[in-house]
Amino acid sequence: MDFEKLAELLFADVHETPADIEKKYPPRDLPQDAKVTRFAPSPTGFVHLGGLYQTIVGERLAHQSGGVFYLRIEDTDDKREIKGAAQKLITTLAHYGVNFDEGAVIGDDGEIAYKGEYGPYKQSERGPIYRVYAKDLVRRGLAYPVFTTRDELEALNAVDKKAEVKSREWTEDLAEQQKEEMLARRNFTIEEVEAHLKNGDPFVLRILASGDGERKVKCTDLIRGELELPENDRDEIILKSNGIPPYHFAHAVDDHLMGTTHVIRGEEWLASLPLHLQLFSYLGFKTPKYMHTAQVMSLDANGNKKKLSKRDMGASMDDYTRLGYAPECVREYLLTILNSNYEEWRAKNPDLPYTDFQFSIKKMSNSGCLIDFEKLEDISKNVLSRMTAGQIYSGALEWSREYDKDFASALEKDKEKALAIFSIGRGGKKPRKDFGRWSEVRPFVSFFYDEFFAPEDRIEGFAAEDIASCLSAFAAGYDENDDQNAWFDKIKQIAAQNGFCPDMKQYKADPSAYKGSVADVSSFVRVAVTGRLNSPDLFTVMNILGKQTTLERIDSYIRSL
RNA sequence: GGCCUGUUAGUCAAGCGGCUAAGACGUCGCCCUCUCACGGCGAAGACAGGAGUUCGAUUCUCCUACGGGUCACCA
Repeated sequence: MDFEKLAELLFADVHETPADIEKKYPPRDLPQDAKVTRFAPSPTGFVHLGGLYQTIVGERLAHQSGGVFYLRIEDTDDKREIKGAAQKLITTLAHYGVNFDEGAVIGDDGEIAYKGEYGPYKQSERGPIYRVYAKDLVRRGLAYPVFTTRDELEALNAVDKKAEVKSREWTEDLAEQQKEEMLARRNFTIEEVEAHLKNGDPFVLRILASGDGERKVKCTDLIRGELELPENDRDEIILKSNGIPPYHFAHAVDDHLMGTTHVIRGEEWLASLPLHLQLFSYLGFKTPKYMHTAQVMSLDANGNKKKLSKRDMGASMDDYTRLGYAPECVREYLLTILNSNYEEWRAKNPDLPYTDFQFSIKKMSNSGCLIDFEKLEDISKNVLSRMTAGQIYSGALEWSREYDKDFASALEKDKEKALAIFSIGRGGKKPRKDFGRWSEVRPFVSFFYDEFFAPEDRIEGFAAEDIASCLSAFAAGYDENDDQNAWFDKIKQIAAQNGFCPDMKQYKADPSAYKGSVADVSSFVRVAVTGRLNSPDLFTVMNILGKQTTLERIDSYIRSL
């Protein structure tokens, strides 16, 4: 076969050579150990938790090594592209603190723009580049065309391939048949090609696999170590009939030209690693280092772990936003599952920015983990407890504007009050941890606001007249200028005067001698003022509520007895 | 089904030939305490199973079981 002629026939419009392209993409001028990583999603607008997870790895490795982290849009599947998706993706990631140095960015006009010297960063715009390399492969006898007719192509596009693959029955016969078909495809003549071309028939380009599926190639994965995978023996498609490559070929060409040093991707790609290695070898490219990350899983109906799929709760970052998780919290959680020593580091360095942590590939796990919302909640509480009242205020406000407008306007109406509320038990060595999500803020503070005040608890087990008597005495003696000790001394006095023990130790020694304790008297006041049996420090609560509201509520409670 | 890959408590996870097998979340108990939250102390709870290598296996090898992944003109 005259490959030179074949290449000319197939790619008559391509005049450049790989060498011409290489000149336009010189090696990056970076320090020795600088890593160049990328995030390369298909633009569906959907940011998956797993995507964020990988993105954090790429961002950390690049930035802590003085390298480059860029965004490449993999829009080679025209069926999947959704308008505005790239914008959504970039803003969502930025929300979590993941920012790109290069590649797709949002321009001043809100449209997608591109930054950097190694573009285009959108695969659909790289057609001419791919074709140069494709032609070269044909010329060297390493790739060949397979023609179809327009009708066949249409029929092919009409079937739901994903469903078909999923429901396929894998038998030895099938394998044999696939092999035969592959061999048959390799048999064609120049004359046939010319006829097809004349006829305007579409074709795909396939790589000529040189591997033997029975033999193994050694591969290195930075997370998984040394791997032995079967050699690639499949003539995979490297150019679809629309002239655009599927992932595999685009990956090889792009990551080579863009100087990616570390390819970070999900473990679902592990199986195609031999193909990629073969592609790099055919193309004469130096292979990047590979890191196949473990998947984040969820539990299916049978109690088995399953790759967290799109429809699962917690798969989309929108879920976390809606649920009220602050981005810092989700990121903190992800970091703890990404690097097994992160949590320990955080315990020792509660106040350092996460970027001070030395992210290590060695500390990454290679088995998939279940998303654990209880752990997330705990981490979130810790993160929020370290924030200032002002940060809590703006976080809660921002979330509420979107999901709880009434609460948002209450927060806006009296910022000082809100700050006072959020300051309770904050800032010390042992800060309160009352909420882990913005959505939990309102239930916790609602009693501070008359418009949301809805008593939840009642006092049980005490005589109404005792309660009334204690409350009346408290109301009569309440002085907003008292300090905390004076305030509590008064409660003790009231307790004593009404047959309740003012001292807890004394009370515990002989409970039957009293109607109750100072704790009970406190609870009368607490329930009257907050509508709850549990609340943060009552003294402070009253200060924030003000004398008038405090006394009104006590009065109203007495009348309801 | 072939191939790849994984398996330490309910979850995450240290461990890398010799340990009473860390730690975190969750659960339970106690303490602190005017309630709650915080904090402190403690408890229960794990090396999937079987062979082999070895003086000695959670750790190395093999087999089995069970997960997960992949086998598209999707990424």
